[in-house]
Amino acid sequence: MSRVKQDEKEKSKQRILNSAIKLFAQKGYDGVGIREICKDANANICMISYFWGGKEGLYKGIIDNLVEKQTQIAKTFVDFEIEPNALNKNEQINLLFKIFDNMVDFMYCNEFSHHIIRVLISAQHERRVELTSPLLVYIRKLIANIFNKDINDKDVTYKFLFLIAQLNSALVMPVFSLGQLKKEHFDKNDMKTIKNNIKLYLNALINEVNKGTKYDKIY
Amino acid sequence: MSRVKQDEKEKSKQRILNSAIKLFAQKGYDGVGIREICKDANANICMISYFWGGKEGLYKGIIDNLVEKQTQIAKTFVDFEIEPNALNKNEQINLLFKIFDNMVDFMYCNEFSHHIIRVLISAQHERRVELTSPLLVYIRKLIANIFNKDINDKDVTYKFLFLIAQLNSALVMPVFSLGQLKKEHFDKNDMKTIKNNIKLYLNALINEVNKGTKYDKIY
DNA sequence: AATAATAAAACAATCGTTTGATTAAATCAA
DNA sequence: TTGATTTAATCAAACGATTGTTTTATTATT
Repeated sequence: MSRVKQDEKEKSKQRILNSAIKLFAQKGYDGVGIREICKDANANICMISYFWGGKEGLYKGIIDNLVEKQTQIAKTFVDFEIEPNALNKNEQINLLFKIFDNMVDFMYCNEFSHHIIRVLISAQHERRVELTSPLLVYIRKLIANIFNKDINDKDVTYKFLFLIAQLNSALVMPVFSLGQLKKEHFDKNDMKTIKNNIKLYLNALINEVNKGTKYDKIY
Repeated sequence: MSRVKQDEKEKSKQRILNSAIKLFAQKGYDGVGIREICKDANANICMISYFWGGKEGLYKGIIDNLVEKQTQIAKTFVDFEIEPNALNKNEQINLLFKIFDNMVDFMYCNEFSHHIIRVLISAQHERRVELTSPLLVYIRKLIANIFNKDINDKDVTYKFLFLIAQLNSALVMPVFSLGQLKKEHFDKNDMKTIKNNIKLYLNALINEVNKGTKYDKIY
């Protein structure tokens, strides 16, 4: 077991990963070459084939890693084993919002992860990977239960995507450059606003659909 | 003035445009080569340089054309010369929704325009073109007026992007392939749902912000 | 005969990948 | 502990394929 070498290997592997995440996020998969990635990471281009078997393997590795991270975080407050219909409606609604609350946090857990997520949820042409996130599946189940629909119901898809779209608006914001808007990152106050907007929309949605029925306000 | 030749030229130019719009939408700018485009259009690769001076020129031409189209449509019911503050609040709110109502329609006016718009509003790495759509600028002005903010206020940006995100959810939908969701296009009923969601959100937003003040429900 | 649209071929540059050489650390015999 | 050998990480260079663009030739209309 070589220790020093192993460490060096891990270090340069991590450097490439960081550069790749950054550049894929900025320019898209086809927009970056492995030479640019390795130059940014101060590594030799052969290392990508050496570590991941190629450019595509590197990309898949990054996505898988992000989905896995998100799933692990979600597991600290969601039990995927418990089906949503085992919870009462108020619990379902609160859990749904808690998940989105957490997703906003996750998107900004590092400088570039939200770019990758943005690509994942919005860009068809980047879908080189099959996205089977347990968390996203669970969100669909929750929505189906809250609004008394079948999980395959088109309306569930609508509501799901509308909520995802709220996240997307947060993602879009830092990269949107319409006139006055600068490409700066957000502070905690901005995240609070995003969350409030999601909460507002969810409340409006729930009140609209369950007219007459009385539920607690979420949170 | 050659007539037959001129016509042939215009025909093949249009064929390339159609193929380019379709393929750029599907695979992104860097994801398609001009050979693929021209093969799909049944044209020679040199024609792209001949017509647009190159691949980038072709792309810019497509975007400009879409923005121009959208602006023309908007002009039929928005007078860009009239500043939003010349309208009363109810008129402002109704105009804002009417614009979004119309944008939903526009996104589905042809098979692929919504892909391009999606790219425009969400993908940073596709921003090869400066997006200065008069309509988008006018929407910002309207929001600023409705919520009594300066146009440069960050909150205006938030609300603007949240509304754009509603559109984005509509764009995301056909290309989202999470399990049960098929990649089919929407019918008129789906568009109605999108519009209702936007209306719902706008109402919730306006009510939330203008608590105590009484405004007509939009539409 | 002149002109303009299209086709085929060649252009240099870049793509992702692989090869063989080099370096340095780990291992083991002495 | 020392010195030789093995092993693994990294390097520069070259691979063939593909990129967008340009050039030259051909076709058909004016």
